[in-house]
Amino acid sequence: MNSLFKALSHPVRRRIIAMLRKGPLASGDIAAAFDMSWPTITGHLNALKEAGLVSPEREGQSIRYRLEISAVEEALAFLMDLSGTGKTDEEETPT
Amino acid sequence: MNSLFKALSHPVRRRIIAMLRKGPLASGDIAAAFDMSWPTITGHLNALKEAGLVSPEREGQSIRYRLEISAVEEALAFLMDLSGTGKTDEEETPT
DNA sequence: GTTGAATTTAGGAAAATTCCTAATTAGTCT
DNA sequence: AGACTAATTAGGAATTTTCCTAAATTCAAC
Repeated sequence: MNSLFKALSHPVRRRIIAMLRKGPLASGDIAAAFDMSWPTITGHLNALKEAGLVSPEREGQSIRYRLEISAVEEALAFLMDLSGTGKTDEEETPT
Repeated sequence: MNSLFKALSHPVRRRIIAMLRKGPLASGDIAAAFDMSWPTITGHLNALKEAGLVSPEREGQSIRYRLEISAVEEALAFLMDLSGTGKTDEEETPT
């Protein structure tokens, strides 16, 4: 859970996640979208993988990364608990 | 938005936020709940304030910090957009 | 098996974060 | 005003993060 929010704390990693909404992308395609070296992007992908936010799978000779919605939902659950949006047991006191 | 997720990335800061769910607390009371120096906690509170997650207000001779739900909801909105929970325009293609 | 393309690992420099102690400020209360 | 309390700022050491270049790995395809 710590690695999850840590992963979400970097703008490049959030942007990578946003890119993957539409479907899996190859490591190289992701790297090409940034003004950084490919190894740097690999590092970010590793952080995302460690957090459970993405998972790699081979596609031909490239490796595609897929967004793992369940991890996003885990973060969502934490925040909903904080905001009351997910209700813990409050709000059902009549008057 | 960057400072928001950055603020959420530290376990102590998330725990502070969780403490504030029930209502505002004095800086000193928050500090007392941790095994760290008070100045360190002040630093974390500053990070949270910078992110808009908390706001200070004077109460007698102490200063109470209040959780700002709207900032939590901002993070929530970002994640919902990622997960589809908040839907962008998808899911309305019949069959 | 060798070649070649895609990707990751290694090693290390620069910058940012975290946390401490000591000193200071801000405000309350007599 | 003066003393006392609550909280913050300053300054700095240890650790972690970020990002680079160069080298190694992994497969697919011939």
